[in-house]
Amino acid sequence: MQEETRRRSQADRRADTRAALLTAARLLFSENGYADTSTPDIVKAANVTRGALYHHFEDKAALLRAVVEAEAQTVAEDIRQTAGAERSPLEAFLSGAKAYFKAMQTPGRAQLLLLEGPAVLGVEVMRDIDLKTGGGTLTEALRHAQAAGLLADAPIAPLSDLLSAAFDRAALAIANGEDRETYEHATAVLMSGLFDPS
Amino acid sequence: MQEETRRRSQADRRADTRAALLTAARLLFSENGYADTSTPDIVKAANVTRGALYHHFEDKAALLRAVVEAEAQTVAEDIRQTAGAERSPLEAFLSGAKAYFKAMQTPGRAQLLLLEGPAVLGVEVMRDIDLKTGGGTLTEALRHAQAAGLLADAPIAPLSDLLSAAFDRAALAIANGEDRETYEHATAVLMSGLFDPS
DNA sequence: TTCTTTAACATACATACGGTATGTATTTTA
DNA sequence: TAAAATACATACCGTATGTATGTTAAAGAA
Repeated sequence: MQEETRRRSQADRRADTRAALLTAARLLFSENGYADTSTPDIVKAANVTRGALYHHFEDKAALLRAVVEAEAQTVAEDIRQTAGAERSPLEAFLSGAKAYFKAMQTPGRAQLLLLEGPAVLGVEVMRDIDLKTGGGTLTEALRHAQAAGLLADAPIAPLSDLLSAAFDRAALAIANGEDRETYEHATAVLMSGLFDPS
Repeated sequence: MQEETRRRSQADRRADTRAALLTAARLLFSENGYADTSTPDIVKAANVTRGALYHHFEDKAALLRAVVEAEAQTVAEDIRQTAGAERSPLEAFLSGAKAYFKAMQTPGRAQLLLLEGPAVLGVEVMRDIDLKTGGGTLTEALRHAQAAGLLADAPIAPLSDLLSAAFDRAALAIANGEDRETYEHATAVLMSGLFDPS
């Protein structure tokens, strides 16, 4: 009777420990924050050693980055799935915002993507991640609306920046227990002003 | 011939070392970030010992909090000084925003108030500090405008939250070298939509 | 099949940091 | 002038991160 743990491929072994590390890190980082989570804590939860962690990731920050990238990837996919054929650009925006808010309600997600990530990795790295995963969806949509003459005549890039900041704040507020419809409404008011054909 | 450092009052001595610590910490925290600034670094720059630091502040975070509170105080005063009698609520808003952006251009200030502070102290603590220093200026102004029937009929609190997020992002972008007028314009577009009498 | 190499860890170690406990000199108060 | 309080200074402890080295098992070469 052989031990069943024998003869596992290196690739499988590697994938397993890596997944265990990511899962444990995701939980601890989001619950206790990056600074208050030690690498001993993480490896204990993942049932591996610190040697394994530093074999897979250059340092603690690289582990957070991997967690954040996975999370951003999931958010992007969630939103893409919700994308339907909307009537007006404004409706498309509001439905996109709602999808974003919903996706960000997954426990720990707002904490990781909106607080720990920017704080530890920096806003530049977070922007790179957003571009890789989301692909600048918001900017694209704005450009589309403006081309249709439905949006105030202003530079897209900074406007997109400001709006995404507002969306992030709304998502965070909702994730922290604030009333969802209230913030969705406020978002709608803010957006509809922009799309007003005045 | 007596040493000139003798016979200094305790209050003077206390104020001096406290000021030295705050100055050194402000510089290092804003330049290298909270996590990458050690207490040995700080006391070296301030020419005091770690004993002095822990005599004046409960821990490293309390030192950051003191730095951030002083900074927020200065910003609030700067903005109050710029407050003139504007014609319309919208103009008052835009002039207030410009004053805010200008005040946030002091080197290191955006880093401290918009990045390190929220990351280390948490958003709740930062909100408390804002209320103590700024006094909820934005919310007040919104309420005033709405009472005058000039603002879309929406709950003030969440709208104020979203707008302040957008303002913060603009201030940060400008502080990081983005073009000032571009972001001021984008801010104006966003605001004017809200104030549109549609 | 066997030998060699390499990948995936595991262990041990060096360094540094944050916070506390304790000691000391100077000022203030009684 | 003696006692007490203040403002530090020094010493120390536990823990963290990252690295260097050792070990085991899988994969490729002979």
